[in-house]
Amino acid sequence: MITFLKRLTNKNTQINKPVFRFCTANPSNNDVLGDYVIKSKMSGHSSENLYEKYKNFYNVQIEKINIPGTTIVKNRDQAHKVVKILKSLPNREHAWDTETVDVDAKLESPIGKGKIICASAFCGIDVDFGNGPRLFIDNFAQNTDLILIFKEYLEDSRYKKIWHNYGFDRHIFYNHGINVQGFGGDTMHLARLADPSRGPKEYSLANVTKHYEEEIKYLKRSLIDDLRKSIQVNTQELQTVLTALQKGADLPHEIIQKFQLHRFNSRDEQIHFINDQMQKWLIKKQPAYLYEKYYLNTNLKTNMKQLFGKKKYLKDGKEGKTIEFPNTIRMHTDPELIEKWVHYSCLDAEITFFVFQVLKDELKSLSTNFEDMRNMLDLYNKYWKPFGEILTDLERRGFELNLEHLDKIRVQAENDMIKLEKQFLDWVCSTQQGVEQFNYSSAQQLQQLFFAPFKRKKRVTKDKIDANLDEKEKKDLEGIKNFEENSAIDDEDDNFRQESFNEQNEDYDEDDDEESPQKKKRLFKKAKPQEDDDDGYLSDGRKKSVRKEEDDIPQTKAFKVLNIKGIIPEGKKKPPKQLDMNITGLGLDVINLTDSGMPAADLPVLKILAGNPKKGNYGAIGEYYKQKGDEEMGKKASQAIESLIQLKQVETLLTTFIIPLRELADKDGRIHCSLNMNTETGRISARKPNLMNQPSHDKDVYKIRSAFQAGKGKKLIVADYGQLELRILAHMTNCKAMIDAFKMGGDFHSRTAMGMYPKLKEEIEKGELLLEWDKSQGEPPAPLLKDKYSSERKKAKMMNFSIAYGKSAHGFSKDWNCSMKEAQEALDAWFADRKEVKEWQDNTKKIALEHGYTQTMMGRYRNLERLTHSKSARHLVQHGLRASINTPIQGGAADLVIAAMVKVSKDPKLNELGYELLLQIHDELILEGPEEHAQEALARVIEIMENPLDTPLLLKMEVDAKVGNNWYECK
DNA sequence: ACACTGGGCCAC
DNA sequence: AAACGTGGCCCAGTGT
Repeated sequence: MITFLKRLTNKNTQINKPVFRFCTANPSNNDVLGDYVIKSKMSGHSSENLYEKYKNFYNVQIEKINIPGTTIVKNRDQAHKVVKILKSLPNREHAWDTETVDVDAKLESPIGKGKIICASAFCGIDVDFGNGPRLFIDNFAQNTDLILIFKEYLEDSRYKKIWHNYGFDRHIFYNHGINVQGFGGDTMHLARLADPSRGPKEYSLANVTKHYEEEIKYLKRSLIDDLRKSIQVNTQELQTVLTALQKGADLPHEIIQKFQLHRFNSRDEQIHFINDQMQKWLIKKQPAYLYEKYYLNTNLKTNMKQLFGKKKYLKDGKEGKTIEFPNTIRMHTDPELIEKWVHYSCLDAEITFFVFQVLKDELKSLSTNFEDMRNMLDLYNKYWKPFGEILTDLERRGFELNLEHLDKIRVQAENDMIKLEKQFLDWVCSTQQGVEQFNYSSAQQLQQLFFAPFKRKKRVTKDKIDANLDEKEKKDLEGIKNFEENSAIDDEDDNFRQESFNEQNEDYDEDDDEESPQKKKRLFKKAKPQEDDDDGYLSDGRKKSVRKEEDDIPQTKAFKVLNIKGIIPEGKKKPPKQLDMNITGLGLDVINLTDSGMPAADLPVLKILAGNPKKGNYGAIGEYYKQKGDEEMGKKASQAIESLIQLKQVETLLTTFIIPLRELADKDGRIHCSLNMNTETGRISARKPNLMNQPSHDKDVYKIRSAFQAGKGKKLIVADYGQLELRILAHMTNCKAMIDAFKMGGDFHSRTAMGMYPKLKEEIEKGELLLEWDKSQGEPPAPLLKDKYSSERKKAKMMNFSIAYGKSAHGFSKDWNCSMKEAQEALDAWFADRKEVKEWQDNTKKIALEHGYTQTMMGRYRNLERLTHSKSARHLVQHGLRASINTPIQGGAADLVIAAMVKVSKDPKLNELGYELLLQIHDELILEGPEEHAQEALARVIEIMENPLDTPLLLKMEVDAKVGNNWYECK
């Protein structure tokens, strides 16, 4: 428990903690900077409410600032004028963005926390808000809540607002009492739809902009040119303008517009002169002119780092690596920063506007013929756009938690840990001296204890390897590799590669047919500069490592531990904070290796070590001590490891589920996660906290799921699809055997087993074996398949689940501890009556290899070029091939559930009954609504989920749904 | 004190 | 080199 408590107080904070200054608080004073130096942690969990705190201050900088082409709303009058202009533009998209205070987006939800410090909007280069097309709205200090003047407009669905990461801004607006309506699109989602495979960090506004830089530049230029072309200027008008100018009169808008866009090429000196004069005069009048003059060629990237980042200085005066940012209040009030700040803020909205237009074109070029859709833009409008808004609804709604229950199980779990830790540590201490502070949470210490001494393979980061490659090597890697040499191991893969090689060299540039695969291939803009073999990223966005040289680990190794007893070593006066703890390894046979070549000490390994002490099986550790002639110690060790296994499980439940749930719940006890469309297959993911990986029924020993409850007087409906992905597979492959099996109903896995083993089929045909039996009809007249051949059924079930993931004979042989031949036979048996699946898989892989993409059921594309490109390393190609057959299934299921959610959320009957969606977990929907309408709503939910699409699939979608008071009950 | 990496584990 | 796909997150250890 000591180590556990120590860890709780030693959490990584990940918070930037800048010191900031605020300008004068008194409008009558001079704008002296630094009158107030406020030290603030700006932590997300800070109780300080800076927005409220400064509402009586006066930000002189906002009053002073004046930027050509940028309309800065500094007071109520200007706000009303701008609203009027916004409302005069109902037929175009309005791009919006906000900057915020009092919320740390990395750590916490913007729901109920965080305020707008300023907002910006952009509706096109031809819109003049008073001082140009860029719009910046102050909402801080003297202008606190100025944004409320825009409330009516923002809540009016006639005006379509577009965003980059809508959810965040929508929640922040809601914190001001503004419920934004008229969702016009989210460029983050558009970019994902266009190409979901660019890497986890490539969908920030800055990176999306960079990706489409050329297109955006072209678009901006052509917008200006179009305006110019539409305007003809004659000499008479020119004279009128000149005269008017000399008199200093205001000219009609139309006339001004003509002149500000016209280029007086080489008419004569006078015209040039007039034009110059006029431009000087017009500079404050014309949005597009201003836009062209000041912003057309500005840097497109909206990178915070470039604008505001400063390298932190170390104590010795050298530049450090970490980059610091001033906080938003500082940037909003500092005379040296505010211009850049306004520019940055406006650029976000502006670039969102342009990126949106470019992405619309991009999506139009990606075709599909699913349902009535023609391309990805249709798909976006029909499904992804409404779904994007639904996700923000779910985030806002949250899920009610039973906090008392969480507190109760937290105490239970902590007490269990104390007991289990003692049981384990007692044994560890009996193996050697001085290991009282052994940390069971440390994989390294466990490795050391059980397996040292051993040889490990040292990992080196990819960066370092790249740096070590000399130029020649790099060139070699970039060059075209020999096909034979680089081809895959499997014969089938060899065939694919050979074919793709041939086709790529034939007629590549000829085909202009829209539907031709060659055309499609070119639809993906090349992502990052192609690396030689790897994208270099882990699934969570972190840099990958690569194996390299070997390295020995000694039998005894030191680990640092806290000096809790305050021991003073010889020759020292003060107790050091840390001491060395030596762990001497037992030298057990290594059971499994980690990715980096270290001996693994994970659950399967520990289970092998422990055996099953309750049944008298003392596992590998028992065997180890037996050979040393100490059977008693073997028993103790086995029991200790058994405790360790439980201990680790309890620890996981406590630290990843119970404690974070409690801490992230809002003041009303509801938990709001963030739901993201950020996967390569089109599934969603959840964060802060991840509500999609809560322990399932059998692992949920503390009943964590029962803490997710319906509100007072309400019920939950939990509805999930049965074998959704297998049904999608059956549909997409048009596999007769699978479709029939699903049509017959009953236990699908038993049916699979029957198809795999002729012997079982025979018995069933003879009536000696039953596929299933309704127990209410009494005892079955013959044995059931799932009882008599449970191991066959188990195998069939495992294969059903893993084959869609692309699992190979090698994987099965490892899992089942059997020979490759046996595993291959099982695989062949599975495919025996499912030839269509095999054909489809082969064909899909072929397309992936040839053209570098795969498509989901709805026609969504996943770009696999990085993996299947001929330059890619073999293991990456194989990964790409598995992904190519998995994505249509997983992504197709995601498509279908999205369709179901869109239907559910706008269903008039469910709305009337008061039932609302709370959460989606891939194939499961959770709704909440009034108790009295539960059954009616249940039936309706099932009805919708079974028929989510306009055109039905080849087989029925089966839905299992339950009503209950909490998530645990609804199993 | 913070950022990053490796190991491990939860879900579908 | 890897052998089952898609995610998020917690902890320890180490480098800066």
